[in-house]
Amino acid sequence: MSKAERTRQFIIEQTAPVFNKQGYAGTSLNDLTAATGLTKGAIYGNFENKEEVALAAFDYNLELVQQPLRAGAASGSTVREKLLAMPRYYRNAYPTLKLRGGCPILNAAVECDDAPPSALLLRVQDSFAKWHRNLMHLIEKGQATGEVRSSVDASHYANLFIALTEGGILVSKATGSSTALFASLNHIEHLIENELVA
Amino acid sequence: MSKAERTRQFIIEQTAPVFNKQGYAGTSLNDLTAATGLTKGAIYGNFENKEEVALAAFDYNLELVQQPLRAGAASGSTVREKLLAMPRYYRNAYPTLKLRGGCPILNAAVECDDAPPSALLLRVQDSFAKWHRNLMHLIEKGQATGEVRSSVDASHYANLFIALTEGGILVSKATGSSTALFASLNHIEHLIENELVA
DNA sequence: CCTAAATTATACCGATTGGTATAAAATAAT
DNA sequence: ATTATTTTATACCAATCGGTATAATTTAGG
Repeated sequence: MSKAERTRQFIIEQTAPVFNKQGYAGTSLNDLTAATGLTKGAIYGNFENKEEVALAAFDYNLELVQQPLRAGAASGSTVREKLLAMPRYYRNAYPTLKLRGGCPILNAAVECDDAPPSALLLRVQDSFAKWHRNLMHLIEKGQATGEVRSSVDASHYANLFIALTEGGILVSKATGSSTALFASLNHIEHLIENELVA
Repeated sequence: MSKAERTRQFIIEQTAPVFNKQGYAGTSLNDLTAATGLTKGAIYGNFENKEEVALAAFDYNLELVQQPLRAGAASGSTVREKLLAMPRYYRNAYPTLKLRGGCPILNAAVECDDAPPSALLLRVQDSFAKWHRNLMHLIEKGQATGEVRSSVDASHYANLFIALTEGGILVSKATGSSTALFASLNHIEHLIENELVA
């Protein structure tokens, strides 16, 4: 790992929470030098421009959320357990997630959903699409094994789980109370136990 | 209504959608002059600074959403009808809401929930608190009249309705498809009909 | 250790930011 | 219609924006 590669990674890790809190357009080069202790020269020696740092920071922020989510789903043996891993993760990780500025998809979505199509918007759309697909396939897998009722609309429940999670994070971040998020997570678990599993 | 009062209102109406789409910090004075066709002199003759325009624009954007919501709730005679007015409004109004940049509370919340406390954050918190209180009181009123089961947790369902609505708007705006929002709205109606009303 | 190459720091660029002082113009009361 | 007042346009300000050229420094291979 060359010096530049280490510096590049260092810049990403140090600036990622700043981008997530202040927004990608709202974070200035001064913020980047302040967060890293480096100068513009060091940053522009490792990145083409500010947008490239922003995109790398988004990818990093996203991975920080998705990696434990994947691990949680993988740890479960039944579809029920794999589904329940998601609300459980958000319940446990919320304090940490909050410190890092909240859900990176949510933040980036609001920032670029009314702007001309951008690389960031593509990442947001891709993230939502994959999240939805993963949940849907998991539910359908449960239906194939008989663990989940065949009558349920997998896509519909995937949409509900995502909206409840993001809406809960939004309200909890803004109000300063985890109550709203926990209500959503409780309801997701309720739906899994009482409407999905046979 | 003096000339200045008319100009002030004109500035608010013309800039409100711009603020809602680009963000309150992300909207420049150039954007304001472009949206109004006026000059800086006219704007600063009617507002103290950019923040005062932004706050007035937020209030305006908020009223544009809340007024038809209040009207919808008032038009219903039963609590069930009053509750159902909310998802019905969002279903009908979404195309228009989308053109104006989406939910102003959602947008403002994401912009200022990681920044130092501001007048905008106070408005966001106040908006969520009032929304939650209105829904809760409506449900409790239904319980008092026997229209809603006394066993339900009014605050819990208020949280769910808000999270589902905001989460649905977020995903639909970002993906460009109303499917996610409509799934949330359908579920809200399902909860009202099957879990709230006796 | 020495040196060539890669990396980082410094100084600067034009453009844009929010804001202001003042001049021009439009309004409104007499 | 005249005039005092209010309202709007113009020209400018310092500060900051993203970005770059180049110099200083550090890294790494021989």
